[in-house]
Amino acid sequence: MGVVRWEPDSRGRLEKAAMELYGERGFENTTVAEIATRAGLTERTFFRHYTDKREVLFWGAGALQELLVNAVADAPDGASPIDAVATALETAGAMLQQRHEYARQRQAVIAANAELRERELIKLASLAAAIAGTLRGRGVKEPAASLTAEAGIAVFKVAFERWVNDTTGGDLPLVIRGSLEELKAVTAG
Amino acid sequence: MGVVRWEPDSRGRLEKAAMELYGERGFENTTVAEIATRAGLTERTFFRHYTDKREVLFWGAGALQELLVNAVADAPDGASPIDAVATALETAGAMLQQRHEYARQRQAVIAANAELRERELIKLASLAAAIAGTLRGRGVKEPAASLTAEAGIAVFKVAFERWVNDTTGGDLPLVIRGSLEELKAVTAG
DNA sequence: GACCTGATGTCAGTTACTGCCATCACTCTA
DNA sequence: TAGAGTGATGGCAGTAACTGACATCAGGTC
Repeated sequence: MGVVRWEPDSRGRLEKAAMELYGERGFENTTVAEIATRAGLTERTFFRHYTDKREVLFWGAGALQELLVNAVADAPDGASPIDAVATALETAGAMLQQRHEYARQRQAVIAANAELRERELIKLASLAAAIAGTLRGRGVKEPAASLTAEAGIAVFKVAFERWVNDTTGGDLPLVIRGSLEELKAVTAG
Repeated sequence: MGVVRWEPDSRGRLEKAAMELYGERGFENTTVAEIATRAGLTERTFFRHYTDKREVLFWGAGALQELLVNAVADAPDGASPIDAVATALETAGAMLQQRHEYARQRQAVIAANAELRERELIKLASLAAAIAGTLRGRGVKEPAASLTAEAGIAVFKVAFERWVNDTTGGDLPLVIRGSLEELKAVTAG
């Protein structure tokens, strides 16, 4: 028969259903069973695709991390660590730039729930650790590598928050660059 | 009768029991019922004192936050934001300094479990938000306030991690000051 | 055509967490 | 001094997140 056994892209359907339900009635008032049903699947299958109820919103984090790490690794040899990181962040920013509305909705869902914020923070910490590792691979010593990475993530956090709440959808790489300059000004004591 | 109805300090007993069990067999392999039993209480009572299984390790965070906020608020008018934060962090560091061994054990438990690391990160984020708010109260504008606070927390994270894994128990305020200097060097592009 | 594989379903079980009601030493008040 | 709170606890039932074990079955392989 031409009838396929399963609809394709279970992961994507689960993610879409989760975003909708979290947005409509909030993370806490949504059960995994409801998400699975809306996606035409069962609860058990949800947990085969995502390790937990939160992870469904963070599938893209891996790709972002890879992008960032590669961008840092590919920075010219002469670049200072902070500039290597800043340029990488701007590259990632350009990526997110293209889906402002989606980013906005997603961030609203995350901001509304402490558990989701926790998950976001550990993803950012993982990003920082990966960047620090890449910097060490470029010969940067500790604690400079970790501090540069953490500073970069701090800049990104502040810039992203400003950008995502800006309805005019300003230029994210520009906001990132501006935040870095501000950090430099603020630490130049 | 002189016999008291309940032993005093349920909270402290629960915290002690939790630290022991998390340390012995890990966070995941410990049930709340076991913690409560070791403390001579019931599971239900555990959840009256702590909102969840993780929070039992983070009771002190509130006091630390208050200490930091007050220290920032009390900084002399002339102090630059970054110096106000740095001095506050050193004060907090002096506090932790006194319980190096406890801090070490606690950090080992937290580092061994992702859920506990998440909780730690959100406590640090809350710290950063509180510091940023205090800086704004001192007239610092955004995004300088948030960036200064985030940079301060980054410095603290890196310094604390170095100090806590240093068996010689070096001077934490000194490590903090050194990390800040390193951050300044690294951002001075 | 028998066999394997991979994505799914079914089901039972554990455990974190919550709401509701009961208990009872101690305290306050009429 | 009796009786009415109060506050910390226990008991118990219920929800929902997550896990392990086993079954199913379309499609590809040899």
